[in-house]
Amino acid sequence: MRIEDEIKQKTFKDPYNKLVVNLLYTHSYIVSNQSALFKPLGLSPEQYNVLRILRGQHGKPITVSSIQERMLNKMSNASRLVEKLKQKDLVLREECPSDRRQVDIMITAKGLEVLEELETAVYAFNRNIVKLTESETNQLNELLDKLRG
Amino acid sequence: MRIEDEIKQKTFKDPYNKLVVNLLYTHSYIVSNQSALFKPLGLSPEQYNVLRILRGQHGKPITVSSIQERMLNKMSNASRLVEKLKQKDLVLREECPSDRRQVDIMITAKGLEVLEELETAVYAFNRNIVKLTESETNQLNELLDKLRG
DNA sequence: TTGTATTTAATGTATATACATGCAAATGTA
DNA sequence: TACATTTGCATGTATATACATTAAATACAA
Repeated sequence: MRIEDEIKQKTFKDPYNKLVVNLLYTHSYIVSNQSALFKPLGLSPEQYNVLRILRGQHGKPITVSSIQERMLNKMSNASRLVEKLKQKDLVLREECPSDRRQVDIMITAKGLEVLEELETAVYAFNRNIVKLTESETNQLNELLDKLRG
Repeated sequence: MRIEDEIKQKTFKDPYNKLVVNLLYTHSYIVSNQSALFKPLGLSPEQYNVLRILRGQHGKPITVSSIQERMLNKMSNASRLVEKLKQKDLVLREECPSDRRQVDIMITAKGLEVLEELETAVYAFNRNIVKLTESETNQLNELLDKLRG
């Protein structure tokens, strides 16, 4: 459905302005559907994302600031997200020996389990929420990459 | 820059999963840059959006629930947003005569002023944040519309 | 070395959001 | 009419987020 009809706005200043609105709206479409997915396991989407970052380390610890850099939402607070995950025993946190300012974070076995439990559902959700062919999806990925410059 | 490099993730399950991540990431790219724009005037992006919805009514009042329907972020609370705008004298709120459950909302002259003040900056921001040609931008708009089905 | 600046993470605080609940008005039904 | 249901909005509450500040460790320059 055209964004103009979705939000009942007849015209936009130009395609660029329309695009920003379209992106914000499409984001909302995705995240509002996502909530049903994450809620049962008591994780937020961004907590799930941090677990994925940690698993991608394959056992190698990573600092809080490196997690922050890789997070999808740059504004959210890696330190507090890690604290939430630690409370659920999904991550370990220990002082970095080479630099005592830093804190090494690692995913636990339980964290890996929760991640796997969620992952199949997330994959299926992502597949279904996007009503595009594979070729269109590839095209969209390329345009988004280019958009950010 | 490729999303893989931005978040240092080598591969994705499939293009659809990559796309959802790419959308979340691109959203964050936009909104984190947006904050500098809105902060000086003490409005949030969603408050700005509500003012635009109200102006689009051309004097015709609109109810809180109709505002909610048109908002970009379906999860946020129109009632509280309107209250914030009212505190700044940017909107009027009065009981709907035909149905006393409903509340008619209208933008004030001051609201229109603030909107115009912001708008030029928002247009320029949107134009600059999107590093695409006009033709690519149109293409991206179409793909996003199709994505949502 | 000493003092200053920078980096890293945690925390304080105000606001925003998600979600549930409450309440009043309207609607539907017997 | 009486009474249950639905609708529209406001609000309570817990959590999340944005942004600033703090505290500790390190780097760096005089």
